[in-house]
Amino acid sequence: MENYQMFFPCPSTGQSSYPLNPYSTNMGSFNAFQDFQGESSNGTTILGLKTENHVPKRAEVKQISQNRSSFSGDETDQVKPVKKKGQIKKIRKPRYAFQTRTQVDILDDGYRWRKYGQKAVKNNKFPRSYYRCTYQGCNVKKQVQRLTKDEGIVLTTYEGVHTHSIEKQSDTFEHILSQMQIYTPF
DNA sequence: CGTTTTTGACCTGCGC
DNA sequence: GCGCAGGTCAAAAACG
Repeated sequence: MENYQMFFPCPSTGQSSYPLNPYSTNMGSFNAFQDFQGESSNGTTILGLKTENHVPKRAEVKQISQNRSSFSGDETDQVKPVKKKGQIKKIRKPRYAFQTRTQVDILDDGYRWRKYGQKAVKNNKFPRSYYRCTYQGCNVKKQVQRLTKDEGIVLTTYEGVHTHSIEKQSDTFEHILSQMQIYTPF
């Protein structure tokens, strides 16, 4: 169960019920998933999310504090295989994915992000971009990718929880509208 | 000139 | 062990 519920305004009904999710602005129409690693809803994996243990890289042995906002929830949902003796338990932060129908690639969720990578994804003509929250000490990451299947959809995956509040307050109605793509069935 | 983006190299896990 | 795919690093370039 997610101790991390997200509520969003329904673009069609207008029913807004999206109080405390950090991703409250600029939502087009979308769906949210929780850590749908490797889930294939259509034959191909949307995102090949893997579970892994972050290990310090390269010459730099950086101290990576264990910390991380660990969810008092479960990481169980994802370390599916195993549970054997002597296993190194893989700690994996839950990831949350959004499907947003928008023309805009860069969705402004109120946080400041620094791009740290971009990768071509297999079976996808659009690259996936990797961002990290620039707030000091906040290690939230997100990746953004446009679906080949439907170019109108942008898939955003968040990992981690912000340890701070939104610093940018640009939530004027016009601003939100400008980024929102209202979807009509015809 | 400080900050962010770009981009190729590097690392790691996984399947064969 | 090897190759592939995904994820990250970091130096250089671009940007404001």
